[in-house]
Amino acid sequence: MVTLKDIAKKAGVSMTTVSNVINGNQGRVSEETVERIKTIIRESGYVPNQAARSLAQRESRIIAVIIQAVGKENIFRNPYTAEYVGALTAELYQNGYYPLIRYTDDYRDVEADLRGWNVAGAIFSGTFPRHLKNIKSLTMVPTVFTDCYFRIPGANHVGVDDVSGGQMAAEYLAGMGHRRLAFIANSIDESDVDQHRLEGFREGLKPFGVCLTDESVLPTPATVYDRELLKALVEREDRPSAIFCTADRVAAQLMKTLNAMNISVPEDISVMGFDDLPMAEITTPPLTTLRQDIEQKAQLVVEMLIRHIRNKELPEERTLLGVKLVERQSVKRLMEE
Amino acid sequence: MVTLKDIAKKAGVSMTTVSNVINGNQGRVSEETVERIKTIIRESGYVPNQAARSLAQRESRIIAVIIQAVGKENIFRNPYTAEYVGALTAELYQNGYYPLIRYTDDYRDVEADLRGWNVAGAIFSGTFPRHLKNIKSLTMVPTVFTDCYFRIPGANHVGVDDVSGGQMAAEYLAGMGHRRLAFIANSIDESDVDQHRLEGFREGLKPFGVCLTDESVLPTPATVYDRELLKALVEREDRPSAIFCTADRVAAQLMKTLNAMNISVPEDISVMGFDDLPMAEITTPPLTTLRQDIEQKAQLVVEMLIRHIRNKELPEERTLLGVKLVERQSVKRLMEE
DNA sequence: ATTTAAAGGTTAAGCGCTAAACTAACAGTA
DNA sequence: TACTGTTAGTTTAGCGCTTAACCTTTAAAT
Repeated sequence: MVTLKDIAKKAGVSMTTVSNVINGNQGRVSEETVERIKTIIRESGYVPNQAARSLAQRESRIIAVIIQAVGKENIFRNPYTAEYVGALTAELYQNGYYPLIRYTDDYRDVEADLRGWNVAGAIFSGTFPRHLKNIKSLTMVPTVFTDCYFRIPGANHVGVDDVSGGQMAAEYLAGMGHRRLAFIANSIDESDVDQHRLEGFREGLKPFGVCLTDESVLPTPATVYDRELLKALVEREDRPSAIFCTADRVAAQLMKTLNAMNISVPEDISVMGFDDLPMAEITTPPLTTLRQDIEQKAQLVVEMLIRHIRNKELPEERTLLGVKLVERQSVKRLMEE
Repeated sequence: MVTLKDIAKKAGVSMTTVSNVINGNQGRVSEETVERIKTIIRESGYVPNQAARSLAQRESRIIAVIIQAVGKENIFRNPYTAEYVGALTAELYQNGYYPLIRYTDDYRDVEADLRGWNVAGAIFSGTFPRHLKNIKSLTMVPTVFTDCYFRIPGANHVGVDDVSGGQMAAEYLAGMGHRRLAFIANSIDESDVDQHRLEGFREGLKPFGVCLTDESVLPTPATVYDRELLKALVEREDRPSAIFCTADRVAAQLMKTLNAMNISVPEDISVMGFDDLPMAEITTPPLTTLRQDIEQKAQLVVEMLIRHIRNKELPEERTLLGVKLVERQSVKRLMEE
């Protein structure tokens, strides 16, 4: 195994000089020496030892990616999480960082990981507000929270504009003539993202004089998996003509169950989703949904994080990305009555 | 930041003793001392520094998870990869290891990562045989290859029984009366998994006196995305009555495109997939497919890897897992003519 | 009474790298 | 001439942990 020491010996210089070449410390080494050392490194197949580097610098090239787990479900069975983490991974590698992917339900061991690995920074995804107190101590390194709204002093934030997303859904559905609406959340008691989407949805309905009743706001997707529960929703007196789900996955499952109950989408009931994942195109009918640009979000998150790693004095930042309506065939235009 | 030295001082013992307690070196420390030190560790919130540990041991607690990338596509947009890596991640954490998730198209920088991080082992997924020569040097640590068939001396292997999977598909479709069949691969020129599925498919058709023509074996999913190409397949003289795809994702896309062309599944054409991912349930019609147990596979892979990390002298192992037919509604029974 | 072994430690070297502090040679300048 | 600054390095002291080798004390075996 070839080390920095070996390179230094072969080049007839000190280890510091080699280190400076590797880390691109300009002005400390002559052009000529740089070239000579680089050649030797290349020819000998030298690879710096990350552990030694982390130890000496008190900071590794690792970024913790911390994902809110929900129960025992495989984290990447949620296609949004999968796609987002895939994009983050690519973005991190492109910037010379390594992702440490960590999922957690209770944030108990997360601090130990962050400290143990001397991570350079952390990205949180979808963290539930109720864990806030366990998380505060986790922001000892530059941090970007995503897909959550609570504020931690010094922590940065990237999200999508969920309020206006909800509003767009409301305006679109109401604009198509729908007046009896329902809202199915992913996990509204836990996720403040869902709460913002609902807020926007209600806001958007107001100009149309439409109010959501309490029974029309379902806090979890349990209903879409259970025919009895779903029956209760769609066979009521004031049954909804359109249902807005805060995730494509929930919308897809809803359409599946409705279909199994011989309720046609969009003929009998219209359905809208959120995210515009690839699955939205293969459902029957293709799903009308609100698109968020996951690649763009990942890029923004990584850029922001690296900026804050390089300059620890930077004031905290908050950014919301827009969403776009993608019209497919799961919403029907109602005739004026 | 509290270090092992601090703990030693507080406990009035040497660093070695604390280290022995942490690493569970039995017989070197008295029960009493163990308890005392453990208490101090707990109360002080001490977390061992992984970099220092890796450096001293010349081996980290990191396992490289190396995924075959296909073009520039987000690796986790492939739901199989997502689910598999999610399961591996969970399994690794449960065993005290950390996954380093790496995707690559050309395996160029992979060796540098393995060496740089002193990984304890590596798991490869879906590696294309043409990269074999670049990969040989990567097996300097205990390694498990998954979803590929080529042999590298000393490397372990876990996969699903693709030949019998293909055979089961053939027997099922033929048993349902289908005689004109087509096969759509994920990437048959690259993946030896696809080749085995095709081999099994052909083998399974033999007893029925059915042969696949060259035009009925499509090497990539390009056809399922392109209406013109698909038209050429399904409007031929000997057009297939059933199509077997080597991935659910391809099958789902195929059904979508057929649907858009007003060709009904399974009335006009039957479709089968492979994997049984969650998406197989939400397609219309629900997809008949071959189930592989991804959680079980991940568990087996991690167990095998850890066994080989603990005992480097172990002879190489190879295991194939079975698949199971999951009958849904995408295959129609043909009347005998 | 002497030897041996086990139990329960300690000491010290070193893993591979970085970074602060230092040095030597030289050029420009007041 | 003496001073200052720049360039291109070197020296040295760690970072936090593990591990091989060594050292006592006590108890059992001869």
